[in-house]
Amino acid sequence: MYHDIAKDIIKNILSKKYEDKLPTETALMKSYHASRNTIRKAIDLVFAHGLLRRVQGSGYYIIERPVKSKKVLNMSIGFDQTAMVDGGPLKSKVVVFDKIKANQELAKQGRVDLNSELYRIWRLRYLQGKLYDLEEAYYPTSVVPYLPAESVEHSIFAFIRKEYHLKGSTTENYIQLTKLAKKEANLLKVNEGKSVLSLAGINYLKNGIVFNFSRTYFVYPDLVLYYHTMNIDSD
Amino acid sequence: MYHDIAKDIIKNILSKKYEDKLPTETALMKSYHASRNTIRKAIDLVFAHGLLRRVQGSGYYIIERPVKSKKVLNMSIGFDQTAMVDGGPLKSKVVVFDKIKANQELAKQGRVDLNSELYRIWRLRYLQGKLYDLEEAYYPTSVVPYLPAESVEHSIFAFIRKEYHLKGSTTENYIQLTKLAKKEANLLKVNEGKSVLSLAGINYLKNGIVFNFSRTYFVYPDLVLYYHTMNIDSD
DNA sequence: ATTGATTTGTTCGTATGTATC
DNA sequence: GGATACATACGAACAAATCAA
Repeated sequence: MYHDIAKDIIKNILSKKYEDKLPTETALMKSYHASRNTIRKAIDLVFAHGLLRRVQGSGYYIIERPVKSKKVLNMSIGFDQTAMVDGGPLKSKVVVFDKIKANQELAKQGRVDLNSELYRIWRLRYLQGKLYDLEEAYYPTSVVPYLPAESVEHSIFAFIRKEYHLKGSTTENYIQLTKLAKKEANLLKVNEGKSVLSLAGINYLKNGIVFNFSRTYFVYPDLVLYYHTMNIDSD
Repeated sequence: MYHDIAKDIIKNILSKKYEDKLPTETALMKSYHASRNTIRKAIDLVFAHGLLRRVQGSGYYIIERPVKSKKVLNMSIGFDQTAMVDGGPLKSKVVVFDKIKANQELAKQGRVDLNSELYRIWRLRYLQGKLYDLEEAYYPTSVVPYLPAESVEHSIFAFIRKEYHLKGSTTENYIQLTKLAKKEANLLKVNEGKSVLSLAGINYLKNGIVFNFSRTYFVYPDLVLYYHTMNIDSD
């Protein structure tokens, strides 16, 4: 229930339903018919998604993303929603879609068994017609036995959630500077060896099983990745 | 109080006091003499720092950072602790330490007023003798009126916390690929125009005031930035 | 400058649900 | 099926910071 409240609040923030702060906790309690603890758990989630600054005695302030000229990708927001970039949804073009066996490298990358079967989906993605990234995604068939070609064109996560009732829980993310190999460079139509930002992600179900892992190469100019941390104060 | 518990648990994790999982909630309740809610709040914090995977009915599993060959920097952990890199503490060499007035660019970068006074501290940092990064940090003197030269050599955050009792709360972080300007390239002894990972951070106090902002250029080879997100499941 | 009301932060207790073992 | 362990939700009380009269 607090998940739904959080989701609704996030929706309201993104569609600018609130001026600059959230309503007070008491107001939220009334509008969602929930206890204070539940409201606060929901707000914790929204906060963890990097959308709020909280000030005791004052309120919850919405963090307005600055940086006009540049595209900002909020990494604190859930992995399944990274497709929601500022300038609108990403359009994708599937370049590889098949089943393979995990080799040593993939097994290590995705924490899966060697030779286990994987769906492989590589997609070029575009933002407002401009090439944005190349996403190399893998899904163990032990968890996702069937993936229709249609779903691959759109949101694979949405399909999986709907069809298999698999709820994602956490994602480990690794960002690094990568020199593009020939294959990736060709697909992205840039020079081999060019340095780009890449993001490797591993998605775990609530029970700790990997249901997806991927590597994404970003080529969109001046892209900025945003995230949000909280510090532990003591003494 | 749950902050302290969280801090202690994190310390235990990093010093490998727990095999692969945390003790159960009941066990933690006993050892810290706290209620279940308090323990869970502490665990929420540890979790947010990217150190745990939680499995209902089973337990809290410690995420073992893989990747042996590469240096992994955990960005989910608080900003003041990013200096705690795997291979030991960073040693820093101060290259600039003075007071300046915020120009347009800095004011925008740090969300501070134009012409407001700032401490400026630039440091080259080394990991095991090898150049790691260049950190360009700024502290508004309105918040931090005095910064002794000694503190700048070590942990500035520790000094500030001790001296001014300022507790940090949240940090906004922005990662991007940057082409080095001449000044930075010279300090880092690399070619001008070279692309490196850079991290811009803005640190807010609990009351929403910026007490520090910085930009860090990483040059350590094959550095990997790690972070951790949780997804909102609904329906 | 003080007071009082508002608003968020922390902690406890309790009950019930759900996944794992 | 039973025990264990984590997840969700409500209620209540007090602390601490902010804000307005």
